[in-house]
Amino acid sequence: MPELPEKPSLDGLEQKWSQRWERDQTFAFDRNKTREQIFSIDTPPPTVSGSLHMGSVFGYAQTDAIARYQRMRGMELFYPMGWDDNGLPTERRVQNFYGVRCDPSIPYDPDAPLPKGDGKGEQRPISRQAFIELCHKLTAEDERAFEELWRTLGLSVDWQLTYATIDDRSRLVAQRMFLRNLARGEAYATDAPTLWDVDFQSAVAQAELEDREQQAAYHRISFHGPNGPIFIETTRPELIPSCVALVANPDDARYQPLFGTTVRTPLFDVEVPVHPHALADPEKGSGIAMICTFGDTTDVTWWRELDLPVRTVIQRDGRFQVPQPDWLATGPWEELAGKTAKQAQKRIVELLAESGDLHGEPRPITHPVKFFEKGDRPLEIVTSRQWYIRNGGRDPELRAALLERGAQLRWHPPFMKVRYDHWVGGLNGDWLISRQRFFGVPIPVWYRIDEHGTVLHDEPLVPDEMRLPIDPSSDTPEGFEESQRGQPGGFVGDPDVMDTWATSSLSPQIATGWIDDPELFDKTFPMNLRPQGPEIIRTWLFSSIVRSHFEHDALPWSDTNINGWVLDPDRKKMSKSIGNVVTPMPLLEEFGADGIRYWACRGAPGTDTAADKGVMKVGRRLAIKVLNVSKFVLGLGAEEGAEITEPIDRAMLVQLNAMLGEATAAWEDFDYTRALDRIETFFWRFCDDYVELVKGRAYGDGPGAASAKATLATTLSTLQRALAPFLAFVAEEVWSWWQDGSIHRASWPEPVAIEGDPIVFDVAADAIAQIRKVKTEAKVSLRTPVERATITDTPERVAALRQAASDVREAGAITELLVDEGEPGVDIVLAAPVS
RNA sequence: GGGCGCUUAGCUCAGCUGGUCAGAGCGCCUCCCUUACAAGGAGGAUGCCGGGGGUUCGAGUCCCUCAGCGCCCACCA
Repeated sequence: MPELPEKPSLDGLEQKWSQRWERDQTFAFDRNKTREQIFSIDTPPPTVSGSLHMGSVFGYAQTDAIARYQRMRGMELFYPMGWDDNGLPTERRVQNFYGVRCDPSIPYDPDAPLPKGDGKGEQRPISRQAFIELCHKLTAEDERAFEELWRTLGLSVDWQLTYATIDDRSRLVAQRMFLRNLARGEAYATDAPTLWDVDFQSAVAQAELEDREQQAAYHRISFHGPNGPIFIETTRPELIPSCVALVANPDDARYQPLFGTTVRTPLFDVEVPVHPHALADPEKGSGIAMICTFGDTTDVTWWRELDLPVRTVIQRDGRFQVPQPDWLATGPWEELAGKTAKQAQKRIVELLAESGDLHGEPRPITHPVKFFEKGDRPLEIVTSRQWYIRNGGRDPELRAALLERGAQLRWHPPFMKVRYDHWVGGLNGDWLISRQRFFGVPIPVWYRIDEHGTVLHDEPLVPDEMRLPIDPSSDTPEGFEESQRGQPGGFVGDPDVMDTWATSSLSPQIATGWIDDPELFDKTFPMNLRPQGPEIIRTWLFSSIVRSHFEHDALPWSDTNINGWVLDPDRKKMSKSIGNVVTPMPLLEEFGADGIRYWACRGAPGTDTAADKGVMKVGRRLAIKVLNVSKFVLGLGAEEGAEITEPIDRAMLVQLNAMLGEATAAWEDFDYTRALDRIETFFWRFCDDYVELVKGRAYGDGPGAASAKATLATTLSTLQRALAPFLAFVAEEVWSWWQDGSIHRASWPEPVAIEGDPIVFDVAADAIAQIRKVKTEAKVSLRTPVERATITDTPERVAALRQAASDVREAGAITELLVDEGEPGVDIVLAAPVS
């Protein structure tokens, strides 16, 4: 007889078992297993910037359920955890947390005291090195807090297998892969107009853009043609100094006479040509537009295709340059110099009104404007030298190959693939990976400086692969001395870092030891599963496929599971700005990890799910029921081994087999939601009906007792294991009462070898339900004896019920049970109430 | 402007290939201290399955269309 607790409880199970799992290394990866035995998961490295929210908990709990199922069905799990501590979110958090900002011109002083963490007031400038040290310090603290939360939630990752996207291995992999891409021509640098955030002062990539609806106004402005004014409508009159041409549709009869002629800009009187171009929309504004360098991405297209000059006036800080541009011989430049775009617009509109070139009142509109997704001001476009990786945006063959990769991937749910197809199909340029920031993986190249002091960007100096990772701002290229840095005839390091996606797109290679552990890599790559959120299909998922396609000519994983969005209880999207974000820790404390895991696993892949406490409560109750029924069944002396003789016991096991078949099939399709539904429903039927029906027989020492005990034991064992991927803690607890070893290393239940008529259980359950109903309606205790119960039903059901008559009689406290064929019905005569 | 998803009892959701598919849980109402569980248990009420058209002998289930919500995308004149 196993030792059972007097009063089982969920309290403390998280701590108890997470410590035990750590002590026993229950989830340690065994690298001696063969490739076929290993299931590898490309865990999303959460952004280490602040706190985890319910959306993270949601996705990670689902993945963990999948991991635990795979482990039980015999797979060895390669289940690492990464931290994405690289990049802008960390920089921003450090700035706010410590009240500092990075100023690379300040020399590093290793003895300088660390700033206090109040983050109030003016941001104090510190050196780049000191800034990076603070990034490491802060992320280390966050990572500890994150790990604590994940352990409480019960993620069965192998905590030996952690990585961070800024650590040595990640930098090594990112730089090595970059150099491979460079050598094969997949990475290149070029001077080009680039979307630019004036606050962060960094280029941003297409994948980091978002459109925001903004208030603006059409200003009707006259250009001066030889035969009178030409009216254009623009939302950005301040860019008139940048105007390089006008453009109209080639079919637009109104403007055809102007093509090939020139007009003069208002205020500055600069001569600009008028060109036809198909992209000009006759319906928009006045049908003729000014091309500026650069007001928007259409300007870039026109500029490139019409071969126009560059006349930039907005600097990288978003302000108009101070020196008067040489193409502006006349005009009120001093009125605009040094102003922000917004200030300049205000002034130039006044000037246009004074000169008579503004016609009518500005007409307010709202229109979409491109922003950096983490930025606060509209993006400008500046020309700068940047690094790119080819992604099919400018190459139809590569694009087709990457679309084919997407088709090879198994998507859960399948409809998410459409997002990938649309994104890849709609790319309009290569992937910009360089960032003018500090806390990231440096671009690992240098440039020669010729004897005149000119930097030779076209011939980057690359390090030997064996030297990686390097930092070109402190490491020296082969054949040079550090003293030659920045000198004529010397060298200079590339100042940029890679975008964080350029590193995290390599999470499969980082996690599996692509460079430093080839044996592990062979066994774990390509990986089995990439779980992630839908919003980063265009970034993380796509860029991972790009990198793997180039280097390995393969997908990085066979399957991807895209989780849904977590909505607040009112079905609104949770967001920090609305202030309706629910934090996980209080909920974990209120409902237990199993309650939260249950809630998460009720959310189907790709389906938005409300953070509903009601569902978490149901999960908690389920966990409590597992405790109680396990205690009771084991207390009855449940024991496997005896022959299953009773028809109702056989019926129970036949139904158990059927449920198990459905649940297992669902699991094999990553459909954890359906698996949970089937298992949970069956579990309650087992508790409410089967246990009630047979407990009397099991208590006794009659001939059927052993059969009941064996059936109870088999079913309990099966259900405990079937629930273990979801209710990881309580399943482990009840398993420990009567079994050796962790339930999470036990085998996924197999169907029992048994035959029988499943109806026997159904009719018996129906019969006691009827009897319970009569008693409840008579408002008497369920213990009230039944003097006589007459049950009539179809011949088939009557025959089945007769096989379970003794259990029904005992469970219903029935003195005389009559079963006959006839119209389905019951007639119950209750015993006189005991007064 | 385009795409994808969702819309089923007050709430959260199942309903997979059209024919016991009108369901579950929560909440609500009634009852029961039954020696596994009162942080229980038993029973009950509740829905023109978003609107409108089709297809079919038959439609939450397929087609068209409209509406609302969410997400993703879109060249900002």
